[in-house]
Amino acid sequence: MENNLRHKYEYRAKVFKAMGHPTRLFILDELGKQERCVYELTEMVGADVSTVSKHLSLLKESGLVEYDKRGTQIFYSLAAPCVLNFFDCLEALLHNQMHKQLAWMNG
Amino acid sequence: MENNLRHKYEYRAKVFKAMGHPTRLFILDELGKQERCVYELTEMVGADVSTVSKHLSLLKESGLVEYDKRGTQIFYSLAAPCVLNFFDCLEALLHNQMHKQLAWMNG
DNA sequence: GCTTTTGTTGGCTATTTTACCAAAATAAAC
DNA sequence: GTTTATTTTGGTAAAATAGCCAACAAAAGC
Repeated sequence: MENNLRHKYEYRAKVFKAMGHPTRLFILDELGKQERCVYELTEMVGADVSTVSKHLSLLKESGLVEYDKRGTQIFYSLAAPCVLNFFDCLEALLHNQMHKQLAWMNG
Repeated sequence: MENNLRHKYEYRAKVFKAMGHPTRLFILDELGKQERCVYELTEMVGADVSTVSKHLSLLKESGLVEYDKRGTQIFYSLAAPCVLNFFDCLEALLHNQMHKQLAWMNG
């Protein structure tokens, strides 16, 4: 693979890697509904604040979320709402997999 | 996060994690054009066969690709062509980011 | 049967990721 | 100015990931 192409895919992979964690997917899903501050997300996730903060930092770096500082709180929101379409496609994929598995189980 | 929800997101995350690597993204892109055997992909990627094989194994486990054994060769193909839409969406996202960065640089 | 081609698996090391705690930063409230 | 609430950063240990080599497996050809 040539160098130029490699860079292209590294850049893309960064975004997918950011989505490759249950907690971060949950956060993206929630931010798809409405913006949320770190504290709220922390309560929903049920992990340490520092952990959630780092997850958000990663999402921010990948360009998937944006933030808005208001007072002591920082509100995060979805920068690319199209990621929600990803989820729909994924749902179909998983459904398809399950279907195949059932077919296999039933001979 | 309740247990049921956690499982849902772990399952999803597995797929995104599978896409979170430059080599695997490249492979998915190529399989989007046509099916390929491991040997071909290995040449294109330029890594050890065992490495490519493991990447393919991961993609297979996530449900993104399927395979068909013919003779000594194993041909892999894209199981969920909708992932190609992901790439388009991503392209838009990255473009948007670049735009913002330029705007920032130019004041 | 033996060799060749094509893929997978196991072993190993280096790197990355994750999650928690503690400590520091920042803005508001008193 | 000192506390309070919110968030980020640094440190650290455990777990996961990635890549190569060597060894093994399976099908095809001689």
